[in-house]
Amino acid sequence: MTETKKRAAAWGEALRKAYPEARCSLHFETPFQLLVATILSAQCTDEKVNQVTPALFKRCTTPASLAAMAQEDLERMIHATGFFRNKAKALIGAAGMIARDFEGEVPRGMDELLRLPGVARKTANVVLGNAYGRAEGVVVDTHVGRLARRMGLTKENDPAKVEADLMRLFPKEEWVVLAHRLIAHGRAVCRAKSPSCGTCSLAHLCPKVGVPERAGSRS
DNA sequence: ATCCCGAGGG
DNA sequence: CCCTCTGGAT
Repeated sequence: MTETKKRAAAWGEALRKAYPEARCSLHFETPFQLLVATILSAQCTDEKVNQVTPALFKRCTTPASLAAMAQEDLERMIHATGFFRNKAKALIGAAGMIARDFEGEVPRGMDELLRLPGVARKTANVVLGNAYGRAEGVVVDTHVGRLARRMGLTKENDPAKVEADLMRLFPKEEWVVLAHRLIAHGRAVCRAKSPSCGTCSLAHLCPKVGVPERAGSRS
């Protein structure tokens, strides 16, 4: 086992103890609902998403019914989540494509999911891992990327490269829960701006504790 | 690299 | 006023 892989295993174990219950915090009951909620979650808190989705899911029970909505009406319903024009257009486009090309069912594979407007690897990984239980990759959002770098598990900045490193370092069965734990830790402790390194229960593993954010990062 | 975009915190 | 929040498309 490589040195980095050993450190990854140590992080995985520590995260499991610190966040045993970590899971998806978006509210959903079907794969389609999770897809919608995940598209809405871009640059927005999951809590805010959970405030707008109940009314939306009540009005649109199928992809076809969402695709048939007037974009203006949809924009009003999701306004609070930000980026509402882009998101409304993506949702209507994705719902229409699912209705027409996939017989009304959210596709179960990465390649198909990536054809949907507003869906890239992050969103596809969320749906595959959390709705279908068939992860093809690791969810890399702003939290996962930041923590993987701080933890010394990658030096990449490109989310796709971070994902490749994490896939190499962790067994497939841990990919879904790993992302949830990193996100939980990233929100509560290892925040972007002022991480609570002083009270962090994982600090003993961390190469960045006490190291100023930018010092020596460029050579 | 830049744009889309609201809401809440410091 | 600044920044950040489970991104994606151009």
